[in-house]
Amino acid sequence: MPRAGLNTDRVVTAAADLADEVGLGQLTLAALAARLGVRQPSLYKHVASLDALKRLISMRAKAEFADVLGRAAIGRTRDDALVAMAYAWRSWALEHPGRFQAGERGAAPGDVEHEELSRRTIAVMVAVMGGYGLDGDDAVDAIRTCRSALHGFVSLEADYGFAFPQNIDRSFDRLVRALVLAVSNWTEVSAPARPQAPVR
Amino acid sequence: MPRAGLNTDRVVTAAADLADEVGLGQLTLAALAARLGVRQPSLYKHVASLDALKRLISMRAKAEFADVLGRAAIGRTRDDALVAMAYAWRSWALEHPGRFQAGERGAAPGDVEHEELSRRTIAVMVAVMGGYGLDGDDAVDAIRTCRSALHGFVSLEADYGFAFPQNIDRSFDRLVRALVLAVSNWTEVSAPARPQAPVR
DNA sequence: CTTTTTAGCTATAGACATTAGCTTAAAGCT
DNA sequence: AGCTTTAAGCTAATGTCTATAGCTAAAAAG
Repeated sequence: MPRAGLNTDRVVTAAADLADEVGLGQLTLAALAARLGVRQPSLYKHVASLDALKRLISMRAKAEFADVLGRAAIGRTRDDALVAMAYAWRSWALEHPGRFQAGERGAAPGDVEHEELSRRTIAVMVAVMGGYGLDGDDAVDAIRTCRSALHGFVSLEADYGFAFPQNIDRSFDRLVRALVLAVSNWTEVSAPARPQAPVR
Repeated sequence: MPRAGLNTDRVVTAAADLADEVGLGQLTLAALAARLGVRQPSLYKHVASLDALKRLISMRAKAEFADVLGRAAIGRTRDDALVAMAYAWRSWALEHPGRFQAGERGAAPGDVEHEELSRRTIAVMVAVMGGYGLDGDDAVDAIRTCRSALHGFVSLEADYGFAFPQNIDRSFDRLVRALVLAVSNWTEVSAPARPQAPVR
């Protein structure tokens, strides 16, 4: 009988697609093997373990995601870039819930190959913050703030964390505006004085 | 031989504690039974399934969390309340990672008992936003923005999502300031003025 | 002190991940 | 072409975990 012609890349792609359909938690080697027309133990020729497979999905997801973000931000600056990036973030995550969930997983300490991919997303954000004149600690803090807000919104949305589904788009719009306000007034935010003054 | 004297409440408490120690994903009925000095199938006398147990942990977590938030906010208004709530949020989540992760899970549609507990947290935030004069859609949007940012920051932090561990406290401080800035200038944020780029 | 309830037990089935070892399709070489 | 080597995919088997069925005896009820 002819062979299935698998390799690690095809296995990871199929696994990521399956995770997008059924959720990362429901991804099993049994189901993946069935989809690939192969017996379950055969997958071990291409992947060391289920955990290793999830790491590969995470890395794949990060690469694809960084690409999407980069494309959204390119040719734009400041608010335009930030807003475009935010909307691309949300669309991608909602379209690829399994990949997104896999990407949440940080690189294990010392996993340089994985860490490098994590940095790709950050690199896009560094560029956007650079457009606002932010660098060093300010850029790190602003990036973490934006990542947290966008990541949090999307995971809550994907997990049905928002009770009323109807106005989620408007809420996201406001979230993005809040980020724009914060980033474009970052000196105010990062000032060590407590009381906040009204803006503009 | 004497009985172990279990009931659903004790099982859920032990499960939540175990989840805090080993992570929600590593919570197994086998390990839980061992910790309670009981054979694995005995747990089914108190809990319908592993999934049902996780739902109960989620509900327990939400109740405790709402309590903590409420205590932090009480007797404070505006920025003081928001800042206190934010710091309480982060501490609780980092101290109770398993409960926190369980709490991320939204109530299943139609699960009124669970939904009621989800609302308890929201109620605290509604009160805080009320202090800023926000209500209706504005309050909903501001709450979702704050939840997203705080939830996102803490889950990224717990998942080693931030590459450099050293300055996380400062970043959180900036995040909170950014939220304070946004909420105290919410009319600016919610103004439909600036054109938003449609993405994709 | 008898009857009823039920907490916890043993035994067992079924889904998965994972390992060991075999077979044979395909790739490489002469 | 034919011969050799590599490795893809297979069957068989083990261990872990969720879950069900049915038994036993400890506690509660009368």
